[in-house]
Amino acid sequence: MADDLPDTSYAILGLLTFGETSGYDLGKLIAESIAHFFFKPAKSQIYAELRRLVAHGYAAEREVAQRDRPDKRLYAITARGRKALSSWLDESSAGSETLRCPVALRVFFGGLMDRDTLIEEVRGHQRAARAQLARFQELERQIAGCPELFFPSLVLRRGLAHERASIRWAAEVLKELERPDDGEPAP
Amino acid sequence: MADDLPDTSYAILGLLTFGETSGYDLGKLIAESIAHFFFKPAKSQIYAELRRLVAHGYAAEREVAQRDRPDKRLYAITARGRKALSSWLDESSAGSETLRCPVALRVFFGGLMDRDTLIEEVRGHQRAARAQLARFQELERQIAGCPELFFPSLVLRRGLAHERASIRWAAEVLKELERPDDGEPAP
DNA sequence: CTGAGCATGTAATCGGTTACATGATTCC
DNA sequence: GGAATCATGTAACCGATTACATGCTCAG
Repeated sequence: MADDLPDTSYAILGLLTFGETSGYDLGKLIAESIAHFFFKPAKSQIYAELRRLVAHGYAAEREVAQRDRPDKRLYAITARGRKALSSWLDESSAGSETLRCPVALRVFFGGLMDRDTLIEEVRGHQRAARAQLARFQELERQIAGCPELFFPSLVLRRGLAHERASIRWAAEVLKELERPDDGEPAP
Repeated sequence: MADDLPDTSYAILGLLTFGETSGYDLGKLIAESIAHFFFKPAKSQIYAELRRLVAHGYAAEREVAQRDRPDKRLYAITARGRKALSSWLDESSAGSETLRCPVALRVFFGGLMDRDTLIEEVRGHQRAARAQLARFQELERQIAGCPELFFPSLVLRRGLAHERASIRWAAEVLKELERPDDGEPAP
């Protein structure tokens, strides 16, 4: 029933259910919501997707003149858009999850690398994961007890779980890499 | 120093360090190794990447006639390829990790969905993660005590950690979704 | 005066997917 | 007879990134 658009389009359409916005503001909203577990499109793509949603009749465009700053275009979801969104939500039995972890690629080829360089890479990964975990925890505090963010908060927990798993994995790897006797067991 | 090719190209170049192979066999090797934590290219892309590696002088192509089955082309990494690979491994400080989780997208918009449909989606996700975990555990048993697979085994642990985190998260979400009093607390 | 924020887009390119095309062998 | 495995690729398309282009306001 729903047109076959990429998930990204429906994600943006879904965000429009939170209210009328501009492409610019959508960019910021995405950066602090679905970017963490799905995808962060370039702004040029956001503008393009919005035009496409309008072309499909899923969103309505409205131009708003502003004094003292550039004019903006506001986008609102239409009735057709709501229908398309909800049939997409029902129909689609999840394309499978994708994890793309460049550090793992280096670890995989770790035998070809300088040991210390590899260790530094893994440490960097761990630092990044810790920082992200801290940001998520801060977010969690902010939205705690905020009933309208019930579903987003469930997704936030996924982020927390993921970062914790990354940190623990990095620790395991570092433990293995830092002892001098790795590779083959003693003869 | 290393040419600016996508990570996928260097991943394939790295796999060539394991020995001369055909595009076809590379496809199978990828499916059971880097596909799990990085990316699984379509076979058409594999063939294209191999041609590109040859064009850059990173791999050498050799055609082999076969009786009773189609001829094949074998690719081997060259000295230039090894140099490029190792400088890529050293230089590049990891483009950041990407997680694309379509189920999370549904949970995020869970308020727009039928509750039971959402629960089924999450259960499906959990089932898939359990199945993947079992496959990884089987793999772990197979490669245990196999010293030349030391680095791959480290990466395998990442997969295990990730699947376990997914399973636990799904359980948390199901717990929240299955009790009738979610959303706002009692007035 | 500089840089950040507001606000929108175009053009070119590239990474990656899908569909199509071919054809032999072997196993059930 | 049909499906799976071996083996390679082309062409078309689409999703996504990058670079480029513009211009005003406000805070430091």
